Amino acid sequence: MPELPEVETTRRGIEPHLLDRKIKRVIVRDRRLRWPVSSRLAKEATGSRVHSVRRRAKYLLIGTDTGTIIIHLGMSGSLRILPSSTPAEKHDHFDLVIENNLVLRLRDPRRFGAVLWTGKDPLKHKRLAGLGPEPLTDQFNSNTIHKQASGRILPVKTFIMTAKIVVGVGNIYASEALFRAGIHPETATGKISKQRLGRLVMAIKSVLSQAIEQGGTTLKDFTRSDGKPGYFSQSLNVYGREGKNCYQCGGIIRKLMIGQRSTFYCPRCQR
DNA sequence: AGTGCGGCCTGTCCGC
DNA sequence: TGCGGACAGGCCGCAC
Repeated sequence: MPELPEVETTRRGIEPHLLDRKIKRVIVRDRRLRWPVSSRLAKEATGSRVHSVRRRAKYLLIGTDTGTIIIHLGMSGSLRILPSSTPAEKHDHFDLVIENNLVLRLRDPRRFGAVLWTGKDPLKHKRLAGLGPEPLTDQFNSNTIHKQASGRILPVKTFIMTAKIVVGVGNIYASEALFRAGIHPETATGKISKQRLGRLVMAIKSVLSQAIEQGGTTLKDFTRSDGKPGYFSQSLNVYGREGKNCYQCGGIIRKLMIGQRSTFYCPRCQR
């Protein structure tokens, strides 16, 4: 269940091992991911050199001379850098064998993840073309969000989890950001004042950037990590805390379902 | 167009 | 101890 901070931490972890290295071999053990792994990938990526490791939303973009490998970790995916002699285990579906006898290995038990290939501009790829702004850029701000919120009746939690509005806000950080902003998750989006939407924008930025910062502390262990970034030690204020006391007011944290997703909030701090 | 929801997938946990 | 069912959730795609 990597959210954006975990994906960014992964990007930073793998980048130094991949940059300017040649892809010696592509191993696809199971092509049955979210979408079938294209056979073109191995043909066209083998022998090419990595020139960039970028991120767009929760997609990792490994740019090479001949095209781009687009990786999504889905719910249960993780990437590790390992000695290429390391035996693959169950759920290790995909390898990029690179120079220096290293391998970038994708493990994904639930296979919600994806490995795509494109020879063109990856940002124009079908999966990426329609995405909204990155949350940590100025493109995501109270002006644009206020316009998009106008007249909308859907719960604000669903709104901020919509990729057209802003990318990278998953179920956990959606609850956390709404707590920080003091907004009840079921509030109809169009009924929230511009000022409060501005608070929400800032809350999303701060919760995500703090999580990325915390991820940095685990980064040094990346190559020998167990591949489970987890949810860093960042203290979650509401997520998973149903029935416990709110750190802010002492009230009881509640859980409800919004769009078939569990949602946690403090009824006293969030209105 | 906006909204709501089913489906994909497997490991883990719970109750019987 | 074994087993079935619920749950976790990102994101697509369908139906209204």
